[in-house]
Amino acid sequence: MSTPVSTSRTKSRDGASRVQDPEGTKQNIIEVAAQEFALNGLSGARIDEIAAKTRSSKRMIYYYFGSKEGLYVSALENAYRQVREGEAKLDIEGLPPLDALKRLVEFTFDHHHQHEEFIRMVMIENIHHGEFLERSGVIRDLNVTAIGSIEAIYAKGLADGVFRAGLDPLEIHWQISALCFFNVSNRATFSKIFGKDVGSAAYQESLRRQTVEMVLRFVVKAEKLGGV
Amino acid sequence: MSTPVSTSRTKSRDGASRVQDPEGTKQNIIEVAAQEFALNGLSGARIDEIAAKTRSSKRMIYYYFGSKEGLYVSALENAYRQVREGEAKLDIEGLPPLDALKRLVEFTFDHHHQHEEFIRMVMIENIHHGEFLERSGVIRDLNVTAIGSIEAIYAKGLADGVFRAGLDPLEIHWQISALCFFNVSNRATFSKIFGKDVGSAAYQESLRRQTVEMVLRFVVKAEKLGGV
DNA sequence: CAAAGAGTACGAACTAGTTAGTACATTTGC
DNA sequence: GCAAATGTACTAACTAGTTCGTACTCTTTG
Repeated sequence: MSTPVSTSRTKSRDGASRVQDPEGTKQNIIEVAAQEFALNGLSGARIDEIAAKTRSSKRMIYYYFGSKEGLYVSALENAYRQVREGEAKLDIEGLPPLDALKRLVEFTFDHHHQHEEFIRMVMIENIHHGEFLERSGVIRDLNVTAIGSIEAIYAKGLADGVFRAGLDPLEIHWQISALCFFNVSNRATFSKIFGKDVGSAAYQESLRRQTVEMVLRFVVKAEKLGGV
Repeated sequence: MSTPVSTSRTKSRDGASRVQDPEGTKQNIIEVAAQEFALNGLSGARIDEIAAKTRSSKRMIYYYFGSKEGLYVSALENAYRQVREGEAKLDIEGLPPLDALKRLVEFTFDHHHQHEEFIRMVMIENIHHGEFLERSGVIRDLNVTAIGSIEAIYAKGLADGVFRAGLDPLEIHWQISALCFFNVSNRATFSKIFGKDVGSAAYQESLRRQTVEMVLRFVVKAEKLGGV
């Protein structure tokens, strides 16, 4: 805002210095847009406001994204892509199922906690009944990955005899998501209604532990629940 | 919508017919506003649209509520009041703690399910970081009631030796809320990402059962978990 | 190898339509 | 008669989207 980039000179792949930088401009716009949409919603965000916070201009937003909704969809896709890339970092290969599940829940809890902007985008998208997610196309990529690790863990846990039978991996995923998502999405009203800062480090620590425990107690056979 | 009230003639308490009906007008405006805000958000809702769907006019909205935000706060308060009144119908006095908890979870699940408009209002309020809830005042009334029944149930369950010790009633409430709230709030994106209608009667039935089971398994001592 | 041409990237100012809020006059019920 | 309730018509500000013109980069051609 107060740092006028004297020239938007950047290095392209071949090393030639250039003033024009399409990819950089696009990315910059998307990042600013994501922030604004996450903060104010689709109708609440202002194109002029987004443009002002950009290194670029309103003209460029329409040049690259066509419309406000087009920009919103791009920002949404970008948010999902980022989060999915983050999820890929979770490494639970080779862990025994009980530990793997524990790590998965902890990871999801932390991951959601760290990506509030993404959570808010999903909230907003749900307010819009998911219509932009639907018309986007990135969704196709997401469904396989997200549910994959739980399916693997659950199958292994069943085979090892530590998990109880008859559960649906998708429902387990649903439960984990619910607990971790709500923790970020409803923090404001929850804190205000109960007059307690649910977002404080101490309370988050406690909620994290309880969340892990709740999932494990649900999935793991009672007699196998040792030092959880 | 297709039933045009020929005259806005309503009966007041004393039975006299009158054209003017301040309370009725106010309530009618609030109900329409709640619908519109829940559907489109604070910035997405249009005062002219709300006015058009009312039996009254835009003039009256400003006459009674002062501003768009004033109307929003009133609609929000009304939503909370309604839901709280609904919650009062839950009767678990005298039930053994395990059954009481089960009923409480089932009730919360169903209640959230049936009040999508309220859920959406809370989502929107969270997008706004709960600032309107804060500046409202109705909150004070809510905190005591909402957490009260869980506290009572948990204390009784502890005394009876069926619940495990060391849990925080507020956290139990948080978990139940998370599971029941998410079920309504994130149905759109969840369904679209996994290509499955999570809102279908069959799936809801299953989720309801799993939710109850999850909470009970978390709270109840392992050896007391008989035919849950 | 320089000049012309073509397509992409970008900026400033403008426009048409929308939207929250208001001024003023009028009706209604006591 | 009088205060509360209500209808009509307006406005000032905002906002998504556009127009027109320019600069930069790469390619083609003589």
